[in-house]
Amino acid sequence: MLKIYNTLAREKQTFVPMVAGKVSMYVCGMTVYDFCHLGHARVMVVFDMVSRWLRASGLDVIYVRNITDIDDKIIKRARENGEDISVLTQRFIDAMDEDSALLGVLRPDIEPRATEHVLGMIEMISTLIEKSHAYQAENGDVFYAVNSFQNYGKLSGKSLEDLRAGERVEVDTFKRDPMDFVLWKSVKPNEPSWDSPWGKGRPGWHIECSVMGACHLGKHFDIHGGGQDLQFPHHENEIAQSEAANDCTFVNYWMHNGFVRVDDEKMSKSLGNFFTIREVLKKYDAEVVRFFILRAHYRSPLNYSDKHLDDAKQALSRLYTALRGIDVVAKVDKSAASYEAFKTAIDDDFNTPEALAVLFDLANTLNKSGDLAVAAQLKGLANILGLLARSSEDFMQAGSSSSLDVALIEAQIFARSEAKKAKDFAEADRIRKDLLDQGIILEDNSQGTIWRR
RNA sequence: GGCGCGAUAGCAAAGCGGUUAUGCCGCGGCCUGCAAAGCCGUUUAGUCCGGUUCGACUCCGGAUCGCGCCUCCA
Repeated sequence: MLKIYNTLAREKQTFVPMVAGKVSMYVCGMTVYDFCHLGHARVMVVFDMVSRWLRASGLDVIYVRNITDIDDKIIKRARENGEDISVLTQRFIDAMDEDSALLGVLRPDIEPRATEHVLGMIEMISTLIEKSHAYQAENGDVFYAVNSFQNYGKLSGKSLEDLRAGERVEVDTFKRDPMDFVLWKSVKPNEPSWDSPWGKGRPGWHIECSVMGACHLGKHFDIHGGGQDLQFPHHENEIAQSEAANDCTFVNYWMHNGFVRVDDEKMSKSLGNFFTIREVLKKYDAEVVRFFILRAHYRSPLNYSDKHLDDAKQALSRLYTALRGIDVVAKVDKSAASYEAFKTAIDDDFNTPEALAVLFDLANTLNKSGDLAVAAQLKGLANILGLLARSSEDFMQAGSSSSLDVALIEAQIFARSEAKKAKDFAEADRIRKDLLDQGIILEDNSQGTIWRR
């Protein structure tokens, strides 16, 4: 029985899909004006894991993750680059696809782009105006009237009074209420625009997710996810728009993943303390990064540092080492105690740290017994999390293009084995030390010598 | 200022009202030409103060500290 922590209820709840056996899930994806950083990696990996587990549990999942390809920052960046907006966004969509593929993130079923749904947004805004939930202001912008929606604040736990009293709410003279947010921005010089009943312009940010969610999953669906920072105002506003326009509940379960931090501070574009995925992948294997992400519970903060990545690499190596030299096909035995433990862990609000502990127990059993069924189970369960999909040799010998050539390593190993045969252990040790200094670890076993990085 | 979250051993990170989490690191042993890997053993816990209880790291209250949201952000 899967339980999910529902932000809306502020507690873990038993997950009951609207339609038995089917799950509709929407996750807020990227605004594509730059490379993805580790915070984005976390969202992608976490919800990839969620969708994999739902599927492994026998559910029929439709997973939608949007792409925001029109927005202030995109316009600004394109202008700075002297680049066409569509060229810029496509470039970063391609980069995102590369990054996520390396991280073992499966493609969502649908990846709608905001620019493909402008008509739908115009329709929804019209409906909101008809129902007096929105109005066009004197400057031409269309705003959502926050006080027209009774439940405004139910997701984030904020009240309008508190929000208005907040020191940081900007005063916009065109708004009826300082908390009103923009649905449609009237066109400005040199900006892309679409025709609308309110003149040329472009959509505000929040409306796209309300429209794309409804278009692909229906007006009411099961799960909506995203980073914690989207809880307010983005998701709060999505609820306000959708429920006011459609007169029905928008989403049953809201999931929010925690931040990636650097030195105990949120990693973010505005703080400038972010590491891009591709930057990190120059130094660390992508699977190590995935493992690092899944090693913490998805709602907890996750501190990034080289030390933690090194630690993750060591830990993942232990699993791969257990499987070294064992040629088995991953196969999950659902009658095994390990499966029960694994399932119990993940069913408890996706407790991947505990699920990983099950894998380490299996590795220990495997090391002791060499039991092929245990090896198959280890691979099988890990595969559900998108881990241990490669051969151990692939993992352990994977290196960057700049690292030592394989042929050279093997030549050295041969030279060392000759030295060993001649009982010249000083020379053998010298070669081993020499390789170690270049990051190559040699291990002798009954079959000969194996190496890893 | 308003709202919310967290505080676990050297580091990272879970569960649990009483029984070994797990991984990395350290230490001892086995194994090895020596190592490495592995196996066995082992040292380090639960911010502080109260309360509930036969018993609390685990529940309740308070304090302290840290973090997040309230503005674009995954």
